[in-house]
Amino acid sequence: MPAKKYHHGDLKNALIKAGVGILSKDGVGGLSLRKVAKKAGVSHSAPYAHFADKQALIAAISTEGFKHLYTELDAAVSPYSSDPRQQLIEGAWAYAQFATNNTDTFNIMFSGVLEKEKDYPAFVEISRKTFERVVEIIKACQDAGVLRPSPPELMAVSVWGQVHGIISLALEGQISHTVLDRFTLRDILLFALDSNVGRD
Amino acid sequence: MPAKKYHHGDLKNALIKAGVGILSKDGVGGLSLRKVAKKAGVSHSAPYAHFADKQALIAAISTEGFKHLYTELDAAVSPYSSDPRQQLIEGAWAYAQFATNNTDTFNIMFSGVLEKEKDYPAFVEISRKTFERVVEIIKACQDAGVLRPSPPELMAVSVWGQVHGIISLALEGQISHTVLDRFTLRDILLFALDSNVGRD
DNA sequence: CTAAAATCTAGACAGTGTCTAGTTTAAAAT
DNA sequence: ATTTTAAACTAGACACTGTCTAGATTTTAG
Repeated sequence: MPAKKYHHGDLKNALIKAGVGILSKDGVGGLSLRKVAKKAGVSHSAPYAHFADKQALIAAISTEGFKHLYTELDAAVSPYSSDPRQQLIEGAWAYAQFATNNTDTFNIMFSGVLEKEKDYPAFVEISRKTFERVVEIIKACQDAGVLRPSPPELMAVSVWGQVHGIISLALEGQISHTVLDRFTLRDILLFALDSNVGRD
Repeated sequence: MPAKKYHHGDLKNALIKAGVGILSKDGVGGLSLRKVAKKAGVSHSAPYAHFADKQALIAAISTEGFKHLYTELDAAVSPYSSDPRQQLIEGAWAYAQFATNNTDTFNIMFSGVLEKEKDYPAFVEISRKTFERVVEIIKACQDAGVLRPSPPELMAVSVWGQVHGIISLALEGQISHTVLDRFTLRDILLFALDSNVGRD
């Protein structure tokens, strides 16, 4: 058992970790700097040595969330390097899984909670990188004739937007029961992707 | 100039209106019951005569937002009753316009700020009605052969999800500059809808 | 006209983000 | 090795928040 030291040693990461914990327990509205500090075992003003303000901590949590998302997305897609259509499907499904397993992190990443994303270079970088990974998948699909020719970034926004939108609506409880009673979220995503992929 | 009366007369609506004002000035994070009360010219605890808590006011604002959205959507679509494809396009565009002109209201409606939507029947009702309006458009498109045959509600979720997702990502600043430099939001939406509508 | 209900005010409480001043420790400079 | 400096942390304060209570005022019902 390590005796309590005045200096934590790795408080910054501990705060991010504590933040994720509070977030998934109490939701976005229940996330407070003071709770995070308490959970990390430091005084209520200690976080200010590592984060300029609450937004900065939120940015760090969001950045971590994006890294997590990127990892899961990449892991889901990589096994199908010879089957672009399956990459699309499994990528979308990984996205959905991440969102449903980390609802509040997903919310913090995409729901306007972080107010000035541009101010946080690490956040910008990982979200750029994630988008580029999507573009790669799209390009592979286009090369294989699975998606129609077009500027790949444009197609990426179109397809990503669709997947993102459907999942967001699902999390928000906005998908009608007349649909949810008959189709799973995976069914819905497959149907949606088919619209882009073309009819068989 | 009407002398100040002890009873406001229509405080409930005044609070909702004040709330919308604060929301569009200070954003979701800047919305507080006390500010709203002050703006409406009543004491800080007066709102509790009309709303159980802050969430209830947020629900009312969201409900008002949905009514607004429904009106704009319907108005944009109605003129094209003989051209389902145009209904789709103008409906999507009206949705985009609403979102960009009322960013924070849109956020409150769709970004998990309202935590228990189910508890607010008026909110559930207007969002159901809005979805049904979308389904109508989809049906018209399917009858005209503009959209492929399928359960219309499923197609509605797919198309609505796409439009909603693209707009959400745009508001969130998540659409890459490599895309935004070359395409307007309308271009992107048209491209996305084309994926569903079929190729010409 | 009176009783009850609805509407509003004022005060209090715990919790919040953030600031300042000071304390402890680690790192750097001599 | 010792001193200086900077980093990490604590404690206290402030204004602001949501919400509760008790009481005042006005409207509505019986």
